[in-house]
Amino acid sequence: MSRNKATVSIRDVAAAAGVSIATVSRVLSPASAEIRMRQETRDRVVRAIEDLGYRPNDLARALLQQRTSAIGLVLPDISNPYYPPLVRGVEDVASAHGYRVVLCNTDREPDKTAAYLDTLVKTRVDGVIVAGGSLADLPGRELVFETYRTKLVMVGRHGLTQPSVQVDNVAATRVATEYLLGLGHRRIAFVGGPMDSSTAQDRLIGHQQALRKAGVPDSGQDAVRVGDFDERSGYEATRSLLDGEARTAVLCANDRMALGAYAALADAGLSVPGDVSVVGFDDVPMASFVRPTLTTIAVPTYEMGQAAMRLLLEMFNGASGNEPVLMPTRLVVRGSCAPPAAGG
Amino acid sequence: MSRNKATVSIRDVAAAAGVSIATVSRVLSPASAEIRMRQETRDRVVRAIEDLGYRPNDLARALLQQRTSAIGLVLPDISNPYYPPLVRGVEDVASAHGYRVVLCNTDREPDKTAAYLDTLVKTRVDGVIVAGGSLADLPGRELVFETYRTKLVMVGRHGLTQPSVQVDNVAATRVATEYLLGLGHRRIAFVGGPMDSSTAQDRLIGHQQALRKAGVPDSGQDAVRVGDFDERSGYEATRSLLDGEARTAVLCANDRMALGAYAALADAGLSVPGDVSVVGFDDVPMASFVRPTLTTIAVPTYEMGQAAMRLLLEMFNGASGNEPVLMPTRLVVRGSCAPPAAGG
DNA sequence: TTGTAAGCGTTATCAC
DNA sequence: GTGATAACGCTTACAA
Repeated sequence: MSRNKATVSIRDVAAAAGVSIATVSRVLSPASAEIRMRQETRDRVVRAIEDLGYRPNDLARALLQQRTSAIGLVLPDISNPYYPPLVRGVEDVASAHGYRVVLCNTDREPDKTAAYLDTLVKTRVDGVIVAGGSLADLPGRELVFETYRTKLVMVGRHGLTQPSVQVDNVAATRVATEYLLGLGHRRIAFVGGPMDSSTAQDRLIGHQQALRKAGVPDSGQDAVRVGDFDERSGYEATRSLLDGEARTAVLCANDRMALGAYAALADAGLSVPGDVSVVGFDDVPMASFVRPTLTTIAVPTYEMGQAAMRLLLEMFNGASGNEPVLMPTRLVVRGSCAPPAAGG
Repeated sequence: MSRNKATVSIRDVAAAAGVSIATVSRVLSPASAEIRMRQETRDRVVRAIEDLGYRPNDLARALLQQRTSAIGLVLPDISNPYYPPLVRGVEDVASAHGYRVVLCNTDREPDKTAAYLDTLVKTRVDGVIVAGGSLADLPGRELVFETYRTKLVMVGRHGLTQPSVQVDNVAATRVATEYLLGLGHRRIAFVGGPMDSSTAQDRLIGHQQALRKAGVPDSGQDAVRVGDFDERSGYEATRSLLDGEARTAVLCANDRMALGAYAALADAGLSVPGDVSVVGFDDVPMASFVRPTLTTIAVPTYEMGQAAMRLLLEMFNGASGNEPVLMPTRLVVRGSCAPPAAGG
């Protein structure tokens, strides 16, 4: 180990092995095996590397090669149970291909979002995946991304010119609503998400389309509540619905709110699905562990994360990414729905 | 913009503003305000920066300054609901201090762990926070960390020589068990975690200490089941308990398993807390939204994340980190416990 | 007040 | 088969 230097670098290895730094670099090169060099030299170098505990500096390598093998993953809040599987999907594919992921929680705040995006381009990540978030949280970043050749993939939105991985939310709630209609429900409430979320918008649209198509009068705003995707808001939305006209079913824009609805109904002395049927959205792990088990729309979150990262990898290889990747949803029928009680 | 260069660099800005790169660097310097320079020069530079959409390359800066402002966060699996708040705690403090966090999910696999740790030192992160994980997943990394001055903080373990943030798991389950004993329970089952987890070990120890202290015969291995911290294992452990001697209460080593226990008890036609009392551990958000609400031991996960990152920051400033940070737990009494039924 | 140049730790292009 | 050396994009003495 050298005396006055902070850490051990390729120079120290070269000195220890009695070779030049170029030779050390060759041993470390990915194409190392194909490079012809004397076996004894190679051994000396390997030996020195191990003795010194040398680890090549990826910063220097990145600076030279103009690629960092890092990507940014920007999302509203990892504490929302919807995101962890998505994050795993991204990370599993990323690490399998030698990329590391920098996590950025924005809380949907424009300031935080802007700050994170700035950090990401300054650290020259090769790409960024943006999941969730409202429609307008990328204030004029396109130019900078362009300048620094930072590839961008969006997850869970649509109508954008960006490469993206999407879910057909409209079709999903249409199917769920048709299922409830098929059971005989006519007075169906909807607990939606914040209206600045395109996901929330689409889920409401699908619901309303199904009602319209079936000729069931949309009972207007009284049947719709806006939550913010967490348990508490689902609880409160459901309580407030209980004060209005009687409903025999409630369709929630995500599972967390559906679980809140469970609690509100239990507290009101109503049984699920005896008095009220409940449908969720996402199929989080808890959905199969609550009682009654929750009928819900499964979103392949993990696979979406994988798809997003794969799309990014393709773009690194020159693909345009212009073709949006569309992921399927699936109605998972469990125990929280039944035909409406007679006279309901 | 230059012709043959990939992106815009400090040189392009200097050229556009008609100054040297040193001058541009000064404008960008953190101490920029204190640096005396002609206002007109400064304006020209700022102007050029904006025109070109220039973002300084943090790789180059890091290489020179020998610090990356990045840290690694290593944990078993972000999909485990225990971790997201911890991650937020880490990230919120990190980003407030200009650090970014690289997420590493190890699944407790030694290979993945080793690979991630290697990547982290190669990218020269300033520090690493390791949460969860079994006792032996840092095979001889100390040396390399030492070599590259990578600071290390452990979360949720003890008995280590490393700087750490800890919870007194032993005391926590002792308190919980004493609570059940106080309600009159004598036949208490324990659903624990994997025995290679020190956390799981400690939680069992606290439970047994309380039983011993109260002179309640430890009913032996028949009263103890080993799960792996997820809902399914809690479900199965509880089912298997139901086949043995009757129990009036079950203490679970985390909330997810407690929720699994809820499902198993419901499926067996047993009511909570009428027939069986249940206690969890962690106080995840769902704990207050299941019915009955779950009595549990609250772990300040978010605060632990904050504390871990703060400890790391102190170590960057020269602190030894030798004093372990101990975080308090708290029994949160909700609706899942009652005195044992007469004759239970 | 501003410019020149060395150097951070690599890889890649030439020589030898 | 191996060694100099010029980049990569920046910061920071030291000169001017």
